Amino acid sequence: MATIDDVAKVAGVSKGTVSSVFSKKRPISKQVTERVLEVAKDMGYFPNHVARSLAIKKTMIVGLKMPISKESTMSGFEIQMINGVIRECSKQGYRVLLDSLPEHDDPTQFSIDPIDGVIMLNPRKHDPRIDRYNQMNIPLVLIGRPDPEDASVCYVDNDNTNVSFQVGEYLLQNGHSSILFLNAADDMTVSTDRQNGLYEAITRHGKPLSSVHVVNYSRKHHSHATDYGYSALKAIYGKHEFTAVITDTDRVALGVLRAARELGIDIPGDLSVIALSNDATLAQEITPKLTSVELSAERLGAEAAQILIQKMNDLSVVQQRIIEARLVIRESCRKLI
Amino acid sequence: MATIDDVAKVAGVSKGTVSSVFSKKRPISKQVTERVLEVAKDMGYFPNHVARSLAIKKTMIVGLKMPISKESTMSGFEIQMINGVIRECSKQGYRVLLDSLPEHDDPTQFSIDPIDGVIMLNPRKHDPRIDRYNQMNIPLVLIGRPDPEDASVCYVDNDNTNVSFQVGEYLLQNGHSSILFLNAADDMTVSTDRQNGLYEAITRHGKPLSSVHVVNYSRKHHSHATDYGYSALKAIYGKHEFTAVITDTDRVALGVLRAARELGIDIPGDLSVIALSNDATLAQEITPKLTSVELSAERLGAEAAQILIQKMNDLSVVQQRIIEARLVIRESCRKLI
DNA sequence: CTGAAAGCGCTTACAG
DNA sequence: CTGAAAGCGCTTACAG
Repeated sequence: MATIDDVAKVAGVSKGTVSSVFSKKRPISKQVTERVLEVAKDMGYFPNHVARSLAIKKTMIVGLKMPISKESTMSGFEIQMINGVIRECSKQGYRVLLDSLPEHDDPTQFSIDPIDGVIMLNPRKHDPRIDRYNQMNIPLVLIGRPDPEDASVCYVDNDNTNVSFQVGEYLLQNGHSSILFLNAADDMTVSTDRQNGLYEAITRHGKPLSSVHVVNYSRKHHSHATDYGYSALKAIYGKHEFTAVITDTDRVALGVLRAARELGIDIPGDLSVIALSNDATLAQEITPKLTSVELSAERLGAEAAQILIQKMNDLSVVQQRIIEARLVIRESCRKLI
Repeated sequence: MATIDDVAKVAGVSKGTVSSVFSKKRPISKQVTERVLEVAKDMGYFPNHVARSLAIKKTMIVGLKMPISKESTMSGFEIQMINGVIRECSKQGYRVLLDSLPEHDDPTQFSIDPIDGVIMLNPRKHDPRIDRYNQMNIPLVLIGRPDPEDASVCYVDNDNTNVSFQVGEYLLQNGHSSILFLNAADDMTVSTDRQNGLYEAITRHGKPLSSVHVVNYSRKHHSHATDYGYSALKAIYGKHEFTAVITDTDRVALGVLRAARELGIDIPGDLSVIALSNDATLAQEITPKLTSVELSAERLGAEAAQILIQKMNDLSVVQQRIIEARLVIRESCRKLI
């Protein structure tokens, strides 16, 4: 590959001039510009991004720290979020680096990514990576709330407690007083939030907490989301009594529906289903159409990117945004009263 | 951020030594190693990836050139492919840079990405980017066949012609002799391949090409895949006669199913549906379960990454792999004879 | 086992 | 409007 030096030499100018032609950071006469551009084209010269990054100390790349999942593939929620991140970053001229490399303990192996900032999905409780990014002085925005709460870290999140509170309210008002909750994995802050929200709704209605039977997703026991819904319902139905099931995602609901079909359970006749989900398209295409919560995953991603880009330009920026989620009533839930 | 120089100074060694402690490329005595590591930790030093990349002329990053789609979000096929790419790259220590920046005409704006190689999804006909990467000396692997054929470019692909040939055969053997084909957009090589395959099956059975009515997806007319299936069936049903419909993807089939429900068409009683698809999970959860083609999108992605990594280590590598696809018979198709 | 120094390919004050 | 030179933070022969 031709370098800026080669071009400068052939065009008979200094490399500062070649640099300026490409960066347009200082004016270069029309003649020189044209000559340089022509030579560059002839030689197949393209500015080297890495060298440029080193010189200006910016890469124009945003890192996206994915949850560490070796086997499982991305969920619909994650995908939409990523779409949002990509869209916003592209719009502002940033590239996106997917960081899905496993965590290393060896400090020797821990090299800093070539990024100007990072968006981290689904932080865990007391996530050590938050401190590490701070220490490295890399602007960080979380998608999902930090736990414990920390007023200095940027994040966007749904109000998950409120989401499940609303769902609980809705079910209780419709006469469902025993509920199966197929929640997410228990090491995620979102799981706790949701469980609390649901409990709150139940308590308000003067029902015992035992009205809800909570199950958590486990990577060990379930190969994927749909399988989770399918095998959980099959395992539990008959053992516990419930008239409604709340699922982690629409995919889980899909599994529940299949198990119900096989068990001869009519939905929503015998059992109501609500998905804490996101994929509006899918929910609408399923029969019966799925009553579900619209989480606006794509907006979460886009707004996280927005905040991050702001913060990269002004380190003092701190923003914490709650994206509204809303319950969309469709056909998979019925009134008992 | 502390630099290698700072650490060297404080630890009282040369920066070459610090470098060696981290890269392990030459042996450093235990005492020195420990001292350097301790100082580094105290100072919060992490090797700068960009500077390192410039020095060794490698970034350990693989670029993933996405199709240029401003509005639409990634399809299930793309997502699985990306999953495959990420998985394989992670395994081999590579990061993945999503390149979804719009193409620029301005040569001045065209900077080379900080990548060691690139995987490009869905090349278009006579795709100019192929030459450009060659010119830049960046190893390239396509997912999808180059058109025109070029023995020097690496790619992985399904045998799309054969896939639709098989689907055509299957339908014809089951007595379907008029078919609606909701194909992909017409500027993609895959569309042409599929159409040819289907035509071949029809010709072999001595039927006229008019037995199949081909529609192409259009970004203008359809907001997304499901909508495409939905509105296409609604628009065409009754105007043309057909007993079976082949859809581009499972999402399109979902739209067809919804339209059918609204039109009072029983599937597969009145109309058979086959999806040229990928998402096995989804296909199995839909009622009726979808007869579909398993394209192994994830494998496509993983093998593309594998080939690319080989090629990055040995530029002379040229591989063209066809990933087998197979028709999975489920419930959405019936025999007419 | 360790150090001094050149080099990777850019950018950017500084000077004219 | 343009050039010369230092600097970005690493790696790597070369020498000892």
